[in-house]
Amino acid sequence: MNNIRLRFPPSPTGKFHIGSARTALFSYLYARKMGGTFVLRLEDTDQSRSTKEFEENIMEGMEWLGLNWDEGPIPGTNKYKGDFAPYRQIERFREGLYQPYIDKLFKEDRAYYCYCTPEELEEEKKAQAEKKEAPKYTGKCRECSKEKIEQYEKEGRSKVVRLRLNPEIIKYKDIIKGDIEFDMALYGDPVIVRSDGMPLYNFVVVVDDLTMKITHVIRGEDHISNTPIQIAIYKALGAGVPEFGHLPLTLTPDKKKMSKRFGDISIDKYKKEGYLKEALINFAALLGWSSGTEQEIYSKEELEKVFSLARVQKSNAIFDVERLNWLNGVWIRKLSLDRITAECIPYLKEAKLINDDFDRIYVEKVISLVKERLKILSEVIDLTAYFFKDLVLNPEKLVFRKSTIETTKQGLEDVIILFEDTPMSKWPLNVDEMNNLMNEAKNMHNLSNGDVFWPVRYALSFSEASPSPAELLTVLPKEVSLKRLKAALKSLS
RNA sequence: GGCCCCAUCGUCUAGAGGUCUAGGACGCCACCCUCUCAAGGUGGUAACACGGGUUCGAAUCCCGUUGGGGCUGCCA
Repeated sequence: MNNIRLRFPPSPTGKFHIGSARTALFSYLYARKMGGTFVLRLEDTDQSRSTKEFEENIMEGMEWLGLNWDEGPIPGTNKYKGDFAPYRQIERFREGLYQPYIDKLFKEDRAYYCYCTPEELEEEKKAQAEKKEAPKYTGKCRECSKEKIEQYEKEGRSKVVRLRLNPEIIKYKDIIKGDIEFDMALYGDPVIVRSDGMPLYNFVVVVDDLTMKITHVIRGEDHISNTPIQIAIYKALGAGVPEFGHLPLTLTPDKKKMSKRFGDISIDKYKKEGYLKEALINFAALLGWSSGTEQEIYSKEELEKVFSLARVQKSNAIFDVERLNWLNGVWIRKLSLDRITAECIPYLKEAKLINDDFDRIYVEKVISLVKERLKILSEVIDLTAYFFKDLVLNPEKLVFRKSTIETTKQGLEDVIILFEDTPMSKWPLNVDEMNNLMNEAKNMHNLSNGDVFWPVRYALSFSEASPSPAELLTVLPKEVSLKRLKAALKSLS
């Protein structure tokens, strides 16, 4: 490993969703591509919104997707791996890791206490709005006299720490967006420590990235306007800045930032519905990145080799579930029968189609018939229920649209005769032999395909859309097939 | 409102001045295959936001307009 270091710093205030997964993925891929280190850091300074449940949800989601971090929390423990532990900001705060940096800012007069009350600030803002000015903190407490401070302290006023911003132009070269510059005169001095003593995001993120030796900050473009403040803090601390790269956002279909509606698109929800991690990774990678070739299907391993930030799109991308569905189907078809069977079993169990002592061989045969018809794993329930139990037979549907009741009955009768004549020892025949047998039945009374194949298929599957009758016959036990065919025949008289 | 980012088919995108009567993929439609569905095959639908420049030549460069998004918190 070289000294290239990237981090993914979620705040555990919501579930892991597609948007944050993509951000994590891009950092992860870049780290892997460059042979660097990928760090997971939990940004939990907002204790009122952070929860253990969300932490677990995020880490489980990342592990499931295979976004393995080299440094960070070890799930299910309070331990960490990596040389810069702890990797939870609340613990870093408790260990006093941020204080020296705050002290340094005070010492160099880059920080000061602000005693303004929320009401005062609100009033200030209102006045600015009336004058059509940009709302920002005016810097009232910047040059507070000793007497004033003493008075405030006597009053027992609470205070925050603000960073003294220089009225300068701050520019940086974004890896993805290019040159960006800000007029800091337009910003008010930001709060870096809350009145309860807890340092705030813009400050801790800088200290952590600095102390964790992060070299590349890859994050969503919703952080672009935070970047100049953070650069100001780096400079005030006398530190060099890392490279910044701001990813275009993943927008919901109504074009809103995803994190504002994460509940709809959380990773665990997609997992539960039956999306494969391969499909989710492939999908997320293609949201804002392309290889420049016409290849669309990528495994994570391939992406680790070909990913580059230079080919990341500048504009926002809208989440399109149709495309995800297609990719999921592609991956279901691409992956091994064994793997897909394993993925399907929980759904079959939940639907009570199988229990704990199910026949794995049989289930695998069943899955083999529906594998290429599956787009989402949960569909396996409806697609295969008739392999495990009888469903409702609708006699009208037994008759093909070009057939009659008479020819349909004849077809079923002839098929039953031929099946019964086939010795159990030869059953099941293979697909070709099954087809031959049904063709033979068809020829007995000069029937058409629809007189034989359709009713057999419907009788066996109780469905108008299913695998071919020959395939069904090779998988269903002979006695079940015969029973269903006879029941179908009977329903027509 | 202010600041910032962005702008190719409905969606994801290729395109880094001439190879663009703009390519691929998803979706949709049609046809083929066919007892059905799916898969597969073939074909089709559909875009350079607008206006000025620069240039012999612009989807590509510049400016403006419009549109979209983000930020504007003692959230991250």
